[in-house]
Amino acid sequence: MNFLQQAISKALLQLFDYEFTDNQVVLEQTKKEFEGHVTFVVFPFVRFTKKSPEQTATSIGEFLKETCEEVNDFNVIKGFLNIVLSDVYWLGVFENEIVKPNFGYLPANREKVMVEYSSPNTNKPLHLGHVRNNLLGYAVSEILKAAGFEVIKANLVNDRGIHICKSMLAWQKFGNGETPGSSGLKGDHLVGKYYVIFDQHYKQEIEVLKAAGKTEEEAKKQAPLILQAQEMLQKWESGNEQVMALWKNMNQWVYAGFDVTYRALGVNFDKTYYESNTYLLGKDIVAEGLEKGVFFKKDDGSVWIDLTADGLDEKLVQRADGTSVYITQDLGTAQLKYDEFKMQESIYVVGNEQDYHFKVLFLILEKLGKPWAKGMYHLSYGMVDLPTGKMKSREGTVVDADDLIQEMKQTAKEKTEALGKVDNFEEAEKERLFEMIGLGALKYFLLKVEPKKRLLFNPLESIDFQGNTGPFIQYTHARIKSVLAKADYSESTLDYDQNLNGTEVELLQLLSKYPEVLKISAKDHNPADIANYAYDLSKTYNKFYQTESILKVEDRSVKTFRLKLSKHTALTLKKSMGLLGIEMPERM
RNA sequence: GGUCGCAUAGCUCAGCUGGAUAGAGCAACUGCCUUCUAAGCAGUAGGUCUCAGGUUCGAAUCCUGAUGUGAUCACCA
Repeated sequence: MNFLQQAISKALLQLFDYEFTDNQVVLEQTKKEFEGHVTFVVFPFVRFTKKSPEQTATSIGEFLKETCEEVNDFNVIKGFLNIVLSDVYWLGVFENEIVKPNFGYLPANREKVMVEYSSPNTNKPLHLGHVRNNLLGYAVSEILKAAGFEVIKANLVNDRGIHICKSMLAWQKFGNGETPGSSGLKGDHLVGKYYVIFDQHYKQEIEVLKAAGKTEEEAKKQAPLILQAQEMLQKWESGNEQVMALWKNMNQWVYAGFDVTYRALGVNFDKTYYESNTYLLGKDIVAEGLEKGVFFKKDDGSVWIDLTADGLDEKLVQRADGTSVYITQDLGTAQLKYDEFKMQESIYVVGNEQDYHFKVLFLILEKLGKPWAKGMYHLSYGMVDLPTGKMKSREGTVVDADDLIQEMKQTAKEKTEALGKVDNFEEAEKERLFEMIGLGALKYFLLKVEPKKRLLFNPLESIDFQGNTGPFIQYTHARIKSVLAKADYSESTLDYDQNLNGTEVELLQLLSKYPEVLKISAKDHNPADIANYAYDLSKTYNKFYQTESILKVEDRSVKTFRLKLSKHTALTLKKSMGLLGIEMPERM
């Protein structure tokens, strides 16, 4: 559309003697109910043209029609100049842009970005909230890659701390040597089981102490189990061999379990950090901050930063005993990541409950004068809620990731079989298909919504497979593939001299918009843009499919064109959904 | 209470840096499979874009305030 912007600013200059830069000329897509493809709104310009909106629009329209061969016609409604582009123009866009192999990949921009996501705790299995996190992180990474960035996917595993010791202690006391091998339980679920067992026994102990006259608060602090867990944490920190061995062992179970879930979700990482290696980092930064006068020391020896001038609070960065807190560790890890990769941007995919934390973290880095601090970005996403409210592991109201994935596949199987779609499929292809559809439905469901919005998931209603859903888009793809297979179509050049009809142009225009959508999606870190685009494209294609014949068209050149149009619609659908980690079946 | 989000059809969501009569899906109702896959298409019905002010030729969109709702304000992570 660049040529149009240029032509319009030229028109404004020649007709009204007023100079605009090209990017002041904003074009938008003409609404469906009006004739035309592109609309130029002249209202903002009438105070310079000194003509009525209608006159201004009309004379620009005439100018364009005369000077641009791409412009076929125009019409004016109030201050709206609707421009009709020629079929030759649209076919040119098709042959010169859409059909090219690199269509949908923006040129490399030499910028490096790290996306940290997933970042699980090793004391319990992944749930639906983690699923949203993982899918977002993966999708954003893939989108950035397609948009020309070099991307490092990073995972920071929270593998140490009191919560890990709780699982360890409970297993030691009540586990009777249970292993994933002996019980058949998936490793992360097994460890999670003992985390729950810890909590149950701990609660009992609290009740006993309360009955003996302690207050709730005293009881929580004095219960034998919590004391033992704390003791275990100290042993861990001092490198006690037995504790270390237990810790390594149980973490291995968890990692094996996570791997299964990650593989099922189709996510992966280029770099994994472990907090057991990074939790001591940040002490240098504390020293640096003290030296620079950014931090200050209180009488008890604790170190703080005063952020009240920025509308925040005073924040502790190091305890009086010299140990780190969460944010100290994050400061150190941020430095470590930068030293290692020297990236321009560092994205943290973390829930919005930590908005304040990241605001503080980034502000501190800025105050410390880290030049890379401006590249820090918290991709904050809303919680996934159930109709009953928040998911709570202790109350057993979490939607487990592995269960959910299984259920999605099962639902896909039932729906597909009910439709009689797979009667002639091989067993293995069937299984693959159910997996694609089930996960496609789940992923699309979670990604089509803007990240910052909270999400409602009702376990009693299965995720839809019709309408604005993953399976709908997958179906459209399979449908196209079926037509192409029947036609035995392979890529061919066009010798097209017929008039394009409305739906065909609509499709071409939508296809041509894909790189722009990708760009915006990357800039906003918003996979929902891609999801909604893929839906739009599917919907438009289905309309085309329903109204126009493809295989039965007499005219050879028309048939070839429609096949080619179909093929590149399928390719664009596959590309865009691929960015969301959603696979597209050849048939379904 | 302070700070930060969110509020659009019965439900779930779109609505690009302000532009024409606010769009989809689900649910409801009507049509369309002897024709390329009906997980589809076409149509009907459903809205004071939470409310009140302001900026503007023009506001769902920007600003202020109110209401509702959620998160956060730990020497937890």
